[in-house]
Amino acid sequence: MRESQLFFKTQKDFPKDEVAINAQLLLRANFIEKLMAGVYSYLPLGYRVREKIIRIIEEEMNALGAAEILMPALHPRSVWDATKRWETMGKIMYQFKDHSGREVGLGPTHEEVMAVIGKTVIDSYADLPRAVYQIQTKYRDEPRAKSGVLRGREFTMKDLYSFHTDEASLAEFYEEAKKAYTKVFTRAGLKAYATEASGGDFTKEYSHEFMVETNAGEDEMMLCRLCGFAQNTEISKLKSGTQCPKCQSGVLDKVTSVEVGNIFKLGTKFSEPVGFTYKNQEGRSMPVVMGSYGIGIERLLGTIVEVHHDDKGIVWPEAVAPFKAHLLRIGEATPELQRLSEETYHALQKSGVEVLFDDRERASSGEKFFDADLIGIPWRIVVSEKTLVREKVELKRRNEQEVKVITLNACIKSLTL
RNA sequence: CGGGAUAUAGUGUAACGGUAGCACGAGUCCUUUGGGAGGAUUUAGUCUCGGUUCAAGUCCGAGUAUCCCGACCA
Repeated sequence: MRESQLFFKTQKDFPKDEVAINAQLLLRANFIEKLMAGVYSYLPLGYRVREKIIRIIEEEMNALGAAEILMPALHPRSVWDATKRWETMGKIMYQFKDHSGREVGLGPTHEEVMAVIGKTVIDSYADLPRAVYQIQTKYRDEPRAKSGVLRGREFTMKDLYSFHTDEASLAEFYEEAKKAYTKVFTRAGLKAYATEASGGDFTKEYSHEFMVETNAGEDEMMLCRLCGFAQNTEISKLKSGTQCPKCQSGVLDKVTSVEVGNIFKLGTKFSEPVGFTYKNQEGRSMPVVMGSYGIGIERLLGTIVEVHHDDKGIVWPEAVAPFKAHLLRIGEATPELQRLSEETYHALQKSGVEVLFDDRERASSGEKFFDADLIGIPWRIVVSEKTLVREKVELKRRNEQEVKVITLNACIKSLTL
């Protein structure tokens, strides 16, 4: 991709109002654009990161045996009346009437719709267990959108639902889902702790929140730095003291964190009210036992920025970076330098390296370096008069100081290892 | 939804109640080209409504928006 043709523009100044680092950096580097509080557009760079995250999630969900579907964002009131949540979710749900007076709402979550769909697919114990997920836009009339992209009014959620004959089957899947979640976050460059939490609205049983330690967070968890055991602060209050209940030798520290995902055992809470049942082997109708598992895509993206940045800009983990390499043509674009930069660009592309080529004629070298640091692509390749005379290129990692002057072939080799 | 703060050009900032200025950006021309280049020139602004006043960006009231702290969520 040529930077001269990409639809974005970095900003020299920090946005005045924003305090959250993810908002400052993502807005300044123009990954995103704010339309209103908690509602953002994703420009090419942000879009690419978002897509990378989604691909990782899809891979791990598919590996779990879940199939991807897509449910609507617009729901009729009737679906929500079955569980009485039209009323109880009223505060946070965008609800309105269409032109013919029908009451409709934008989905803040999809348990009800899911159960309705489930009814058409699942009839018998032979149809179970099953798992489906979607990556879809949620709408929540948050009383307070905040922290940039961390809490939005419109955001994308991966929501996975599992269906079982009994609690044992659910528990088994739940553990697999927990592992898959850990994989997702690890691949996205985050250390997420599966903390025990109360089930909240959904279930009396415990649930797990996936917490990432960062000051930008709005949650707290109790963390043992020795063994990595983590616990929700509420649960921690009820149970143990400050000693780690797992390794017995560590101490639980209270740390600020962001909840990037959570998993719930729903049981029959949503299946019973809508009559979502299956026939067991004796031919009796039984409510389907459900689990639900969520990840906030943009929150995850924002959290990555909160964790991976320095004073110059973002430092993307390679797996979610908008591009793998950032090629900068530095100095006057003489025919010779043009030749070397184009050659480098094409060679990288041919080798399958995702590369952003800063071929801008009018940007100064300083501007290109600053932008490259701000955008945070993992590998920086520089071609200039200096490298031209030796027929080489410079290779530098965003998170390291060392600059290597090497041949184009050697450069490609280190990028395609 | 309670509490606090802020609102001036695309962005960031000035202006005693009395001529809305500066920097960046953007446009044109020239010179530049290894860490946000220099000169010339052009461009664009007081959140909305009401009030006080000879006069309001500035004072008062209401509204709206944004950010922050709480309560709630991925």
